[in-house]
Amino acid sequence: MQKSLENQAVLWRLRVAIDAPLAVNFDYLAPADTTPSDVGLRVVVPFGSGRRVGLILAVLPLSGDGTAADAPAADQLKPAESILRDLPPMPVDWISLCLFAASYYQAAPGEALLQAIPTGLRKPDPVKRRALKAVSKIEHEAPMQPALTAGQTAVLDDLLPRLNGYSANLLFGITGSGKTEVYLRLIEAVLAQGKQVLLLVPEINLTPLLEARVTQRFPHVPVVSLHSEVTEAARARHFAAALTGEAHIVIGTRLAVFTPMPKLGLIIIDEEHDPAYKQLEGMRYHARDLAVWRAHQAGVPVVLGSATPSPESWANVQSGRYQRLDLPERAHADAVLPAMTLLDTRRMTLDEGLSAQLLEELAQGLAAKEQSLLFINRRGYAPVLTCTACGWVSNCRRCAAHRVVHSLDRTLRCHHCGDTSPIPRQCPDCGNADLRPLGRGTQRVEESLRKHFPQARILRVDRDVATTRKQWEVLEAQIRSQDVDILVGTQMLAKGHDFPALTRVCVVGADAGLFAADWRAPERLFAQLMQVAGRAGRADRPGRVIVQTEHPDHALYQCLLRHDTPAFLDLELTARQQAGFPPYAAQAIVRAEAKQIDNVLDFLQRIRGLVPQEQHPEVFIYDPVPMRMVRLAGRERAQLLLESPSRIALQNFLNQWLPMISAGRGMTRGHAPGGVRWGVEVDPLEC
DNA sequence: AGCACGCCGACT
DNA sequence: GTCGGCGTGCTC
Repeated sequence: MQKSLENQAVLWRLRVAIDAPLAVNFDYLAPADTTPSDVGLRVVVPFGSGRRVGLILAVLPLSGDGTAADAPAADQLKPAESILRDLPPMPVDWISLCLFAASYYQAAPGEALLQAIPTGLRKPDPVKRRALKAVSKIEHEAPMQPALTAGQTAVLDDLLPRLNGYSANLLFGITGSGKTEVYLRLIEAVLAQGKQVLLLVPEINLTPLLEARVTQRFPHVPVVSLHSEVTEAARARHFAAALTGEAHIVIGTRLAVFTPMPKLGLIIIDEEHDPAYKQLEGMRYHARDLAVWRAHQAGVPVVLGSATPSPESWANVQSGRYQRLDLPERAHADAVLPAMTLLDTRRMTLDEGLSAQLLEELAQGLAAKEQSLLFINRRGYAPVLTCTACGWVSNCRRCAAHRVVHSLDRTLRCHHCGDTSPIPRQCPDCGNADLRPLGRGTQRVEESLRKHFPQARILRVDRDVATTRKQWEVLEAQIRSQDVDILVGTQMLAKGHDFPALTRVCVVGADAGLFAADWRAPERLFAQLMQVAGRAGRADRPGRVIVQTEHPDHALYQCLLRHDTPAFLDLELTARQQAGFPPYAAQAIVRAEAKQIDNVLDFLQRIRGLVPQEQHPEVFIYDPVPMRMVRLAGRERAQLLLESPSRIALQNFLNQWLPMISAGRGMTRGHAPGGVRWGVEVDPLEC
């Protein structure tokens, strides 16, 4: 064949990363049009029985010197099919970011590189690709810039002169202190330099507010968004626009930290403490941590904004790695902090979990025609159904959890695996008809409030009534138009927008977060309470926050009373230091599951002994233990926790140990005898 | 991860 | 007699 004779002009081999959990890259004969500057381009290659899109990591001489000893000989290589030239190559710093993520989080290089590329750009035969441009621009006049507060001015005076180099900055400002305005001024300055801005947000579906403010402020600037609600096709277009430099602002959730941006000038991470920045599937990365690494590598500033910073970031301020910038006052001069009250319920008789004082508070709100919010972070009617005669409880068949009573459709539902069935008329074990719901969730509180305040307009907001963004927008409009007197809701309401008429926030059931098995529960509770408290009171009307508790002396509540976030964070860090928890130790965790817990524990015990303890004195491996929720969706789970005072020592150990567990195979995930599936997570948020 | 090959159970 | 279970091994 004439064609293949021509192709013998190939001079190069392509080293290609493939989207598979394999530690190695694959070499191919380069097509005739290959040049050494094709590194970073996508390439269609034959792989196994099929075809894949891979990424060119290196263009090497076909045989000889530069090639690693274990690389296949030239005559063993298959020819690559074609190099895709519809986009510019991925920048080298983008490749470094992905490879760093892969090595740090113990994933395969190909896995990290290709998960960062939208699936639309990973198909060997693209469905007729529309011109990869078209960044939507809404042309309107830029609004007047609001005057800056003294605090905002001070922060900007500090930051603006430092835009041309790396610095990590924790922007610590209470709700309503005007962090967004600071972001906007920084963005403006970076855009003026002709550079791109990456703005990360935790979950865009409930916080489109920030995106709206950015597009409004910069009506003539191409802005692009990247998150799960953006369609596949649009995601590919937006990604391409960032890569070509056409998009000047990229707004996105955690996955957007991997957006290629050749002219990156600034990274902003809003609500940096939010656990949504942690990816929990595939490569389990933390977008905030990667963003800081990326900023460092790119030599640009990173701004981490929060009213309740993560203890990790707080520790980085204390060690001098991050610079702390405070926004101390509320942006509206007349707005005051809400008055916090703790309601000690130890000596009180409660009606459906609600104290008389709390009901009185809601009655006052009604009388004043102001909105109130009752916050209870538990959905459903009651967390469990029990039999009064024999002690039967509504356990899930597939999980180590109770099934929750839902009153609307009269079902028992497992919140972990989704298993649902009608509420039984009588006890499945003894036939007794007296079944009793224990505890309470939003539905039960809503029901009891309707009894107490039959004339009030009560609206419940939780994931059961606001499943989609559309549904939420309808509810939100209802709240804002003041068609609602009392809101009952979960943390869903804590985020969201401003509700101007809302003056009272009542919290019930918060104590559960104080003594939870998860030692990060208190910090999440504190952030949640601060956030929900921030909903109360606006410009002219002062807010009131009432927290029902049986532990009014608890340090967390005492800090909350004083709006003293720094004190709370200092306490948390002291406790962590004493316990030897992160960030004063590095952790990794191996989780495994199978049908039988014994197989899982055996597997973990075996891999634990793979390297004798005396060979890794700096890394301590705990005993394998069943997970807190042993059974999930019919599979039994256990875990192995690894801890080290040194992050490097832990990394070195993992690099030696993981390949031993299953040589040559996938690193992050694997299979073992007995139907065991396992995976590693570095810097776990739950353990 | 896919996917192929490969050797042991209950069904048309 | 076959469809199919998932164990093991490979992908330049």
